Amino acid sequence: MTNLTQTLSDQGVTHPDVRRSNLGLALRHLRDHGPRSRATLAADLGMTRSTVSTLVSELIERRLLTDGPLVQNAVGRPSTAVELDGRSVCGIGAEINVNHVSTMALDLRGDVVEERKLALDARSLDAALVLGHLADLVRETVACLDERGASTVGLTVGVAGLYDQTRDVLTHGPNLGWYDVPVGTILRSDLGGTFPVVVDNEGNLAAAAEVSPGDPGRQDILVLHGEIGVGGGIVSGGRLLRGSHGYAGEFGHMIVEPGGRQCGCGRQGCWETVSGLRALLEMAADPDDPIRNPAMALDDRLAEINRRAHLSDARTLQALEDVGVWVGIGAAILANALNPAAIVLTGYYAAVGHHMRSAVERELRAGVLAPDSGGTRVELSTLGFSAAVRGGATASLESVFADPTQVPRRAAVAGAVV
Amino acid sequence: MTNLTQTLSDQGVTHPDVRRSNLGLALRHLRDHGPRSRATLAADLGMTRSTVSTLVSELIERRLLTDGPLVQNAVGRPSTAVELDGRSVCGIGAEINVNHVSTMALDLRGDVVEERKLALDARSLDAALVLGHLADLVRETVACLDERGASTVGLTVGVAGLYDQTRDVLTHGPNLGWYDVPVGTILRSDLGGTFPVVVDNEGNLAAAAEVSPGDPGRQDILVLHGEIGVGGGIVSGGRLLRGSHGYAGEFGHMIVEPGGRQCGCGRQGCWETVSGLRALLEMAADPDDPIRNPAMALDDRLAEINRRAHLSDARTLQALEDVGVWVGIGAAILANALNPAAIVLTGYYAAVGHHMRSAVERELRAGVLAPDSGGTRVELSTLGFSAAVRGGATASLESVFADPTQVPRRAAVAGAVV
DNA sequence: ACTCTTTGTTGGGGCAACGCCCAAACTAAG
DNA sequence: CTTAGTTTGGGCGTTGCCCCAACAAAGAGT
Repeated sequence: MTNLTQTLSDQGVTHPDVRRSNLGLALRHLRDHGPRSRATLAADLGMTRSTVSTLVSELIERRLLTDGPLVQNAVGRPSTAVELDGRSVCGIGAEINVNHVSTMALDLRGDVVEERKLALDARSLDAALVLGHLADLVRETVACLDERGASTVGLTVGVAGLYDQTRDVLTHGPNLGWYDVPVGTILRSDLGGTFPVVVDNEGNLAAAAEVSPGDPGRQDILVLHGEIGVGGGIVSGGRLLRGSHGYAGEFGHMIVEPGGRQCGCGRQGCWETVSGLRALLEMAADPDDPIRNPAMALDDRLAEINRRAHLSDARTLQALEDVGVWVGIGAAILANALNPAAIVLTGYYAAVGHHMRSAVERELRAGVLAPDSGGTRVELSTLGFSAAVRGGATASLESVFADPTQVPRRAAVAGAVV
Repeated sequence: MTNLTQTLSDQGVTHPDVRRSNLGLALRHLRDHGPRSRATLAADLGMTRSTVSTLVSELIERRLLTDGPLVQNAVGRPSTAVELDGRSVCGIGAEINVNHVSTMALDLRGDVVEERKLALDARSLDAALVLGHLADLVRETVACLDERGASTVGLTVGVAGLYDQTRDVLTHGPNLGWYDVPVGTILRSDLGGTFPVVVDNEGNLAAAAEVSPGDPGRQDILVLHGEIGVGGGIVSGGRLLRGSHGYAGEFGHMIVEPGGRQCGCGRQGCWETVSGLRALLEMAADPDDPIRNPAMALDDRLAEINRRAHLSDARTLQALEDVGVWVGIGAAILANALNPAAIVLTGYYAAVGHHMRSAVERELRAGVLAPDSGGTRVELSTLGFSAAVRGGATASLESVFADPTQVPRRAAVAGAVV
């Protein structure tokens, strides 16, 4: 039996919905399992070849698929592989951080088409001005996509702070110095409403980027994102857990050491006071050490730490060990609650993770109730600091995979002249 | 647009699926919003009256609905309310605990039809024997339901321990002294396979019981279940979060006080060492106090604690305060990670919760990043210690609401003679 | 050249929702 | 008491979309 919806939507299912669902199913299957012929697609999905033929031809009309190369099998008529059309639609992700705004456009296949970044100091500028700069970047990106003949299906923006998705307002953005800013509303009015604009927490989007659709080992994961603060996201059954207001994933302010160090949030013993980048730097270097100079770029600091660790500098290794222990302690708390298949370390954790990993794994084993049978893997992200924008772009594209009919039908263009 | 499935099921949607989905939708709507006429049902679901008529008549043939009383409206023809038929199908929930096995049968409306309980000492008996006793209870319940003309649609069993749902094995049951026991397989072969048998963690089922279907304020909740150990469950978007192996919700072994008290699991500083029932009893009473005598029944101990608290006994109040503080600290950790709309206290927390609540709320406010905007309510469960069996029975019934066609069609019985 | 195998398309049939119509049942007037 | 007005619930034909069966297309092997 095919498992139909248990969503909250309390509307009846009609025939167009069946079509939508099956179009999306075929599209997602090709994304998750790669190009293949109509016949194998039909076999995979348990549908007839005729049905798949009509689905594929509709998706081609909507320019989401293209006929690929002819594949010679051992016997029988050769098959024409169908594959995702990367050139027609793109999703845009964006990020608003203390020292920059940036955008990234991904095509249907997940390949980067465009990337833009503007350095600025969000603290010294008005929120409206910063959002104006971001809107400029987005407009440039959209124009660039138009030139290539690609249409934009959506924009998803990650902000550093607590974003209330029920009210569409950034309620607390201490790093940016923004409070109660209706980011979504402002951007929508600024951009003119030609495509949907969604705003979410940065850590949540970074977590979404780590989900490999179709990989069963990546459906229940916990993403820990380390910078000065520590955040992340929870993915359960392939879906991001947002919580009732969208505030889920604020791991940095779990109190792991009652009465411990003073945190910037005003409390004591928050996890990020012992596992954030500041804790590492203070343990690893004296105050006059260049890596503690705020002027030094983040990438350079981390490269320097890796260099020292590689040279077996005792103090650096000890600092990484100590932070790793705390990361593992916090990870174990969350693993007991969530039982993820993997914990993915991103942000600065990914950069210096090779030297922290064993400590994290040790503490995780020590702190999890059933380490042998519930075994949680520790993995390092390869996405780097662009995880949030990538996750945003992926999220924008997700709506197309859920409902391909939102992309307009066009006459099949036979060899368009460029 | 109606939101169709994004489930992992990678099979195509066919017409019978549409029917299944709409039958389930109508059935759930009547469960969640109460009896109503076909016409209002059609209006609510955005379907035509004729469609709803056929859906309802099919559900009546399957004996899931019945025509209710005629309702006189202000004008026009009076409507016949349709309502859930409580007499035809029942789901059974069961529980395996240290000192008892028990069952509960619920009808479609969620009303208790049958309840059985057998006291035993699981530690001193062989697992197969205990499961045999449980199977007896289940058989008795089924026979009793048969007599009433109700059929059993499923059995869901909660066990105290880590139940690996991917392998269908209870891997760790320290309280029961059970390790690697294939509970599901044993029960299925014992019961003969006339209905599906599912096994899950006790805390997860108790959490499932707290979800009020249709209540938007109960879709993202965190359930904390206190006994000697502390467990619970996470409900996100109305669905239970199970994690990759089904081990999610083991909150009791989160380490909240590194280097703290020794726990039965071998580690130090586990949350249940400071928030479990043992911690409360040890703080509230001397070793020779009757409430610390293991022979005393749990309910009686809690009643005595409530009595003393009501008389303003200083030591009792202080103990409740201290435990409440620790419950709040742990709750805050989880609330930062999960951002639930409500935290529901069950088990012994619910019994003595009136005297702990203010401490819990205070610490929760103190430990959550944005208490004002993300406001998490603290609620006391009213289900008592039967939450797990009730949740099991509810889970068994859930399959009917998801796919009503699994219940066989019968000829419409006109006024059956009893 | 002929058969065998696999692919992709075409036409007919059936299921299920939709739209429209009508009998039924009751209220509110005249 | 009759008549108009309103709402309910079911029957009939239409439409959308998937399934089944048959068939043309395109090679590989003999």
